This record gives sequence, C-alpha cells and structure tokens, in this order.
Amino acid sequence: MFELKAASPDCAARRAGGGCAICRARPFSLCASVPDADLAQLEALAEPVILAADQTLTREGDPAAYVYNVTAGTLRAYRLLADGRRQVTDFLFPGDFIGLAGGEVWADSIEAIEPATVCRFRRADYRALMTERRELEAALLARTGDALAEAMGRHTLLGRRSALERVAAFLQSLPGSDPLRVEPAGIVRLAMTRGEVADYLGLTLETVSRSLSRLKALGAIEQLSLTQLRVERPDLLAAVAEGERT
Amino acid sequence: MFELKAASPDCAARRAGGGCAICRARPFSLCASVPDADLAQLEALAEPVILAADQTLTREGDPAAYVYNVTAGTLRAYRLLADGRRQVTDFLFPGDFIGLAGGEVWADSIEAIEPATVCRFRRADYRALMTERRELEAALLARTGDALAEAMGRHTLLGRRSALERVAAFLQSLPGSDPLRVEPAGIVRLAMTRGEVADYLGLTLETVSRSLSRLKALGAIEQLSLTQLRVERPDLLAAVAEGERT
DNA sequence: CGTTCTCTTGACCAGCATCAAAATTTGTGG
DNA sequence: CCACAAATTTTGATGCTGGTCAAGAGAACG
Repeated sequence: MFELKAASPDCAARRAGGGCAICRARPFSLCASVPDADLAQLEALAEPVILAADQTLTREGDPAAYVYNVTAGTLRAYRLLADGRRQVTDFLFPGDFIGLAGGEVWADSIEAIEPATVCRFRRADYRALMTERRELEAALLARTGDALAEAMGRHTLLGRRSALERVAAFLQSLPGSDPLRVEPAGIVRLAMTRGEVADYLGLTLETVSRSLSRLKALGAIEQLSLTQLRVERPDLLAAVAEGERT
Repeated sequence: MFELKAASPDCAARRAGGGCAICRARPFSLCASVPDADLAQLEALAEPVILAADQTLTREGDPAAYVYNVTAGTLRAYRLLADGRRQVTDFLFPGDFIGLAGGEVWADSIEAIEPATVCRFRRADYRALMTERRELEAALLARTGDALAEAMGRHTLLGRRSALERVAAFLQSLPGSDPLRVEPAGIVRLAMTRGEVADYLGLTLETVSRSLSRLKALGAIEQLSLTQLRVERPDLLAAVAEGERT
C-alpha cells in the first residue's frame, strides 16, 4: 500500500525503481521502439510532469523547447480564432506524442482536461537521441505518417456530414475499443465537456447534447453517467456514422 | 524550338540531358535536399509519369507500391462515403509529395484535374535510398511534420466557420502568393471546378459560387476568367477569412 | 453553330445556431 | 450527511445560414 501511494501518478516515468519499464503507456507509445535493454538511456532524458486539471502544457505561439509523451489522463489542443471562437484541434490520450509536427513554435495551446501526466524531453536531447538510435527516428517517421493519415481522415469527419454523423463518428474514435487502453470494451469515457466536443466537431454544445439524446433514443448507446457511455450497438453506431438512413 | 517540343511536359524528370537538374519543381520539393552532385543516384530511381486530365494515379484501398512527387499540374485526392458523397481531402500542386502517410494501401484516390506530370519511385527503392542517405530521411520527416501541421490547420478551416470564411481562406491557401510558383503575384488560378472546391470545403457548389460572388461584390477579388482570379485586396480577403465583421 | 458542361442566380426549405429556461450533477460548507 | 450554490447538461422555441430544387447564362468542344 505504501508502495502504491508513491506511485500514484500512475504512469509517470523515472519513478524510483520503476521508470519507463513499468510505464503503462509504453506499449502503445513511441518508446515501445526502444528495447528494454536500452531503457536507461531513454530514462536519463525523460522528465515526468504532473498536470492538474486545466493546467497549461503549451501555449500557441510559444517556442517549442520540449516534446512530450502522454502517459496518463486526457488533454485538449486548441487554437483561438480572431473573434474568440475556440477550435479544438485534438484530444490527446495516453501514448500520444506531442511535438510530431516539429515547428519551432507551438501551433496549438494544450491543456489538461483532467489530472494528467506526461513525459517531457528537451527537444534538442530528443533529436540527438534520434541521431544516435536510428530505429527511433524511423519509428517517429512512421508515427508522424500515422498522425497525418488520421488528420486527413478528420477532414472527412468535418466535411459534408450531419451533426448526428459527426457525434457518432467521434464516439467511435475515442479510446474504448482499443484493447490496450484502460476502459472496458464498449465503455466510452467522455473526459471532455459537451462544449469541448462541440468545439472539436464544429457544432454547438446544444447540438452535441441533442445528438447524444438521439443516439440514446435509437438504442445505439446508453448513458451510465454524464461521463460514461456504453455502446449498446456498435453496428448501429457505425451505420449512423457512415450516414445510413434509419 | 524543336528542343521545347520534346520538353513539353515541363518538369518531367529523367528527360534526355535534363532530368532532375532542370526540374522546375525541385527547388520546393523533397529532392531539394539531395545535393546536385548526387542527382544521378536519385535520377536512376525516378520514373516520369505523364497524366491526362481525369486520369487516375492511385485508387483508395489499392496497395501503395509507389510514392510520387508532383512536378507539374494539379491533382485531387478524395474519398467516397458510403452513400456516394465525395470528400475531397486535398489538392496537390508541383512540389507536393504523395505517400508521406506511409500506409500499405492508399487512403485516398488521386486523379489529375488537368494534364499533370509526376515523378514515380518504387516505395522499396525509396526506402532503401533513405536508409543510405540519412539527410533524405530527415527531410522526409520534416516534410511529413509540415504536412501534419497543415492538415491540423485544415481542421480549423472546416470547423466553426461560415461558408464565406471557408472560401476566402481557401483562396489564400492556393499557390499564388508563393514566389517560387508559376503564377504571377496576386493571380490565383482555379484549376478545379466549383464542385470540387465544394467537396473540399464541405459546401455545395452553389454556395461556393455565391461566396465567390460576394467576395467580388466586396471588392476583395476580381474575376478575370472562370479559372483566373485576381486578388484585389489581400488584406480584405484575409480579414474575411479570419471572420472579421464587414 | 449547336451540344454539352459548368457556372450563376433565384425561390424555398431544413438543419443547426441562437436564445432561454428547466433539470441534473458537482462541489462546498455547515 | 444534508442543503445550498455553481456549473454543466438537457430540452424547448425561434430564426438564419446554407442546402435543395430549378431555371437560365456563359464557356468549351466538336
């Protein structure tokens, strides 16, 4: 028990005795491409950061001195438009890497939605490590390519699609189906508010709420609590997401 | 003159005597990171492909055996939704690299909008070349990162934005301001139809047409021909794109 | 010069935003 | 543990933006 308390920020790296070796996010993060034998090298550069809810990690326009690997919790990335509208550009979950785009300054502000932990690397250190360990550079390239494919897919999410389709597709895209993640199969946890989902999907929070109600009425999902949904009929949810008439 | 005729697909690589060395797209393409002295190595792998209008380059779901570098013309990338709606995910211009996302199969279908030329590389060859020439791998990583940043920016283009804002932002994003490109400053050439723009922006072709008319009425642009626009007031266009009230 | 394709403009309608208020949930202090 | 306050969500009423349907005007092509 005393052990557990010290380890409370569950996946933080470089914890006495534990570190990367017991990081729960490692299996599905970039670090997976570093073999166990070389973990010490990675750990020497990794610095755990614990974030409280609503705490800021990066600020749009600030120089990007670090890159990060999310190890626990959920974060939101967003930009502000001239007139104050907020566009949420991404939600970040354990295993996600922050800094793939590689610009000199951050394109988005990133904040914790709920208590979260990330692994921080000095950008220069990280680059040096990549030069030294080519498999890491290759892994980063592959991951950036995956992120690009996903970002292009998001274009399809926001284009010519109805509100109901967007919300259904959004629910599908959340971790929950992924067996490596924490959530039991079929359970979707909405760490973000309706307003944040709306700012991500280009809708209003009222429309998001109405869409969820309609999905409930259709029997596709059931609401366990405000933040917990159970996908009753994944097939139906997928059909709605794809725009099938019902 | 006889020389010009043989060279008509303007930027095709490996032309007798010319090749990459005189490729007009090279300055702003990935190949720029290969020094002149090593061009022969690149040219040995490059295979020029000439596409007629509406000819297909890749088909969604097909195995991705090649990667491409656009050297002339304009192409459209798109996906089809279940009910037949088309989502144009990207327009490709000279210098753009096709295959950054790196999946085993193509995520998008890509077709020429107008006569176009591309440089084709066997994916395996290209990977081997990257292993051999690290600066090329680094350049590819940087470019993929840039593409990712741009794709995330597109999220902001499609989110909570009015039709007029989208069209204005789209015009700004087209090559024309780029000094390295062919078009004279301030001239925007719309190689794509209104319908294609609509499928890119998530609008209908009527709305795109109406938005262009409104931009004309505002004095932001002038229409030289169906496919040629002149940006009269870049500042105004930018203001509209950012959502300032007028 | 006529056929076809694309673009433009108009009239009408639907989906989503906006405005508003009630219902739940969450947090706080007694 | 309960009660109150604050925040979030849900639901309702109404209006506007952009989609749909339709017709006419240019361009492009043979």
